[in-house]
Amino acid sequence: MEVYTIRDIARLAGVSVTTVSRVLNHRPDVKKETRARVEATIAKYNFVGNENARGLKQTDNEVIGLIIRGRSNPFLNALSEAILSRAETLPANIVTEYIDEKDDEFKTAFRLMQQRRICGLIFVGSRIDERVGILHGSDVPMVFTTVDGKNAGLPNASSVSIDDYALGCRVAEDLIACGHTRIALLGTGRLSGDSLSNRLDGVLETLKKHSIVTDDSMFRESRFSMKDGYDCAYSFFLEHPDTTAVFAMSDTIAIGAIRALRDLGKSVPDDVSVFGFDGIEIGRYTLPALTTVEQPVEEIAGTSVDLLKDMIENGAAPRHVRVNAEIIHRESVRSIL
Amino acid sequence: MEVYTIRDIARLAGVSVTTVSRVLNHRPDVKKETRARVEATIAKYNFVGNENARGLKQTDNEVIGLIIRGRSNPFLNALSEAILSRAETLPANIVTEYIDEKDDEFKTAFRLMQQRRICGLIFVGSRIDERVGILHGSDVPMVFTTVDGKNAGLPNASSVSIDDYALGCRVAEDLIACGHTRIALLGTGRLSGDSLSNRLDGVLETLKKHSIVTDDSMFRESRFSMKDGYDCAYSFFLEHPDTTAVFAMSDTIAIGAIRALRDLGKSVPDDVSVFGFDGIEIGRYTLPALTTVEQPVEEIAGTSVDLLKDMIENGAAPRHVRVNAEIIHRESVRSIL
DNA sequence: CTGAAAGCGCTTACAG
DNA sequence: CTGAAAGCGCTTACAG
Repeated sequence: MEVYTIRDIARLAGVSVTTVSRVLNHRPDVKKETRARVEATIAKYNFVGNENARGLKQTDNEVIGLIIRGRSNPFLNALSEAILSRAETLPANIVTEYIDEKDDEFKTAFRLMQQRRICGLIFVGSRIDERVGILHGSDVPMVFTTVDGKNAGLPNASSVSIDDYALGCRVAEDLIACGHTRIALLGTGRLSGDSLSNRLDGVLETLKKHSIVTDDSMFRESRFSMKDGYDCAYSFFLEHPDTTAVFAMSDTIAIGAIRALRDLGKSVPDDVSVFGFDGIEIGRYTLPALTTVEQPVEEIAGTSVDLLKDMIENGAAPRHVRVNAEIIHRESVRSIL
Repeated sequence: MEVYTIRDIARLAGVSVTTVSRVLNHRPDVKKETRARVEATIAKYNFVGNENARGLKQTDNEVIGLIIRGRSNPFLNALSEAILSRAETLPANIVTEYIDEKDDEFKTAFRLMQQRRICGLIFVGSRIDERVGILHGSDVPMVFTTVDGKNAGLPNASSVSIDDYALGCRVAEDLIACGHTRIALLGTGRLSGDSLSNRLDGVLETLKKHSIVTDDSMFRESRFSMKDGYDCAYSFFLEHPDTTAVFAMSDTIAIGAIRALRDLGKSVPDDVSVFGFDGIEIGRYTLPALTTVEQPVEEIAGTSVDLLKDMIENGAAPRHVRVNAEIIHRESVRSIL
């Protein structure tokens, strides 16, 4: 398979390399007939420009980095997919970096900025903490999804997120309204002041407000996976068999927990209610279907891409956008009143 | 944030650009002290080479393309993840292209070959058919995963796959041994002679061998998603309520089907048995847990990477490797004898 | 063991 | 509307 260069095309079309480049980049200043001839040649030889050479050009490089932390997380997968699909309208190329939950997304961002001349960056599954320091001094526009980047200290970072604290409150209100007072908390969020800990704080403070004391023993640190949800729920219910509800900080944890309960001879929701979070697709199909908080994936994706586009193309100031999430009542939570 | 070039580093370390390049590429011919000095400078300024410039170099370019067709497919996601993780040992960079199930992976491959100078290619979720023609004449080593590439007509393509036909037979034997004779077939595979149609053929011919007539009405074309599995199963059971078993050609279809059956007032496996395929993680956690064919994801990934590496580095001839898959008996299938 | 120079395939002022 | 030339940041013969 012959790989043609712009020079080949120029020769074959009987024009200069400059002219081919102009056609390739849809510049207006090419005579109609010339353009047609060049386009025909490009089509004939299936010519596709070398991106490496293109990326080496002086000025603006139209590559956007998408860094996804948490490979096998269905929620982040769905979000990434939506972002990718929204980003198709952009003139830029997207470079996707999938990294493990234990990897440092900011180091990856740093590397990406140097490796390719990136004009924008989107983070999926990032947790903002002191590690972000490595990006100080960068002027590449970026947007954080599902976390509030207001306090990241990055003057060129936007963010799109739900109000995790408020949603945490609403979940707790819901569970309390159903008569639950012994509620297990499965997830993570004890540490920093990010969206995950806000989510947990919302739950915790609401319980407190209703005089439901929840000590540390009701919280189990769980990674956001089915396996961890299973393990945590299993060991938790061995110790606290009289618990009537679980707040799983992700749907994956919820799915693992439901299976663990079944293996312990308990039925959901008859014996125990399980409240999920995120609203991943599978939650509609499981038995029982998941009661959960549905993050507006399409809206987060669309807003993120728009924000980034606006920053890149118009030099817009970063913004921190809040979007609405809905509680979806399905089958995994019931009232015990 | 300053972005340094190799020239900056050369100047700062008091050596030539050539020497920095040598250090960067771990060439042996650099004096120990010089190397140390250059390395220190690189570390000090967090220098990372520009990949675009690197990719533009004359000879071998160490970039491998990974083309994944079928974005939200959990099985392909797991496989891709495993490949990515195995590929970390390689000196090459990986460029991942996620494309939709309706997109043409071979056009993507073609573009990738031109865009970046790729030295190898791995396909995930590809179906080999006449579209592969666009790659004729390419001499880039490639490997197909989960499909048998023997008949692709590509002299530089390896493949790693299970014996779909044999597994299809075993699934059918299993179902028949459980007393099922009215078996719905949900999936795809009527057309070409690829792994999916082999899978279906295995089932079909085994049924025939046992004198179980299965006409077209028992087959429903379903995309490999929970939603399609749901819709197909729902409409199917409305028409054929006396069916006692389903062979879902993927676990996602199985999960959708189980939910559809529930919504029709049928229980799995009490009323209907559902046999899945692929062995995705969630199948362990669903209620009922999925009886399925488990594809050896790690082995497929490892073998694929090894094969590609061997072709790239040693010019090894392509091979078509068959790996073993296991039937996992869990809860979704029961004997009705 | 080290460096000067050519060149990878593009884009972009600059000149016409 | 078109083209010749410089240059992006690397690597790689080549020379020493």
